[in-house]
Amino acid sequence: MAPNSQFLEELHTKVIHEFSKTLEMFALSPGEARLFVTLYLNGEPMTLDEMSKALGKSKTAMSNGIKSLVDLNLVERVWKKGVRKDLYQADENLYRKFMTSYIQKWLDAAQQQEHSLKQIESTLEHEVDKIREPSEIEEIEELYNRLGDMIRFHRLITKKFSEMKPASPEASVK
Amino acid sequence: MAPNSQFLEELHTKVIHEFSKTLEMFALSPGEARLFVTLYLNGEPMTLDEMSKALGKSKTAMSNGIKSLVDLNLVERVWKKGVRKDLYQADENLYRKFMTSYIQKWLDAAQQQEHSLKQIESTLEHEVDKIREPSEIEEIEELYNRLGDMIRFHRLITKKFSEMKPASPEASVK
DNA sequence: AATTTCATACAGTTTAAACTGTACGTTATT
DNA sequence: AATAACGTACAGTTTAAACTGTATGAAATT
Repeated sequence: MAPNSQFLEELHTKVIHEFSKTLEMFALSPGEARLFVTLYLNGEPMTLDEMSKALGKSKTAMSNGIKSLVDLNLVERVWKKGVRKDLYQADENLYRKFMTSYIQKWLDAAQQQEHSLKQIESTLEHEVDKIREPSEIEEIEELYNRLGDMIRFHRLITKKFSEMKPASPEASVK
Repeated sequence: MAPNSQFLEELHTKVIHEFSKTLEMFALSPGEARLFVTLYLNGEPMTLDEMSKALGKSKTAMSNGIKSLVDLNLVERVWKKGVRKDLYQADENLYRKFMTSYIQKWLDAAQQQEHSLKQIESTLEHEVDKIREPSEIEEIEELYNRLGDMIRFHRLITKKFSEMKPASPEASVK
């Protein structure tokens, strides 16, 4: 299954290099991206040792990388009769997996951050009465307005990315 | 304009810290994100020296950071009568600016990468005839199919992000 | 039960990014 | 014209991430 001619070898490397760049835009590290592409091109599930050999990196690096990819739900651990080593396989459906994973990451982060900002906002609301200095009051108002803008910003992001979710799998029977 | 009480100072720092996390998701480095938020909270344009003082970083760091932000079209250099130093101001419209900038980055990258992959694809098409080894032919077919999938992937991304563009400014009169 | 094979935790190293301080050229002020 | 103030290029340093090799514990094989 591994490339067995100079020509194919080079092409393989080139594809890995190029496609990795795209996957890095989905917030994968270069290492994770290369690992995914290797698995994806290979089609068949691979062991840590095979990945290690294919990428010329240590087994530990593969173990760490795979852990990230599995956490992101982009790679699956599969079982094969008689094979003792762990086997991992890249999901075939690039678009659905990456979009879903990516959008979810955005939504989680936006929600978390919005919450943090709201907390600051409420602190501000509670503490503002204690302030007497007029110049400070004005400045607090300023900050308060900005906080409102930021929170609205998060709401818009959440809305936009929610709309972006791919149709659910059962909806797109083809 | 700078915070003048312990309480406000802390709150300011907290807001910068939290909101920066969100902006980092738009592919800003932590430094760039903090710089933008500082500018944004300040409202009034700032000089490099003021930013340097506000963030406790060197002037060179500010100069570099601002350069990135200006390139991303998130910060504008403004002119003020009688002020000799360069003045920079964060754009008010968070959502439009960040979305536009971010989507454009995606579209540019997706297009560039799709082109690279297509080039590899055509190399493959031209060279495949020279191959005689049956096992290699099969493998080339495999790689060819995957390449097609990847290219399709880029097209889908381009489509999705194009749809995501905020309405043009003149369209959203409010 | 002893041995081998595996994945991963851990400590140390390498590599790349962020940052600093000085030096330089340019523009404004005297 | 000379001096001062400014932004940034550059070289060196610090810091954080990625990676390696060994050690360890768990699971399978003998």
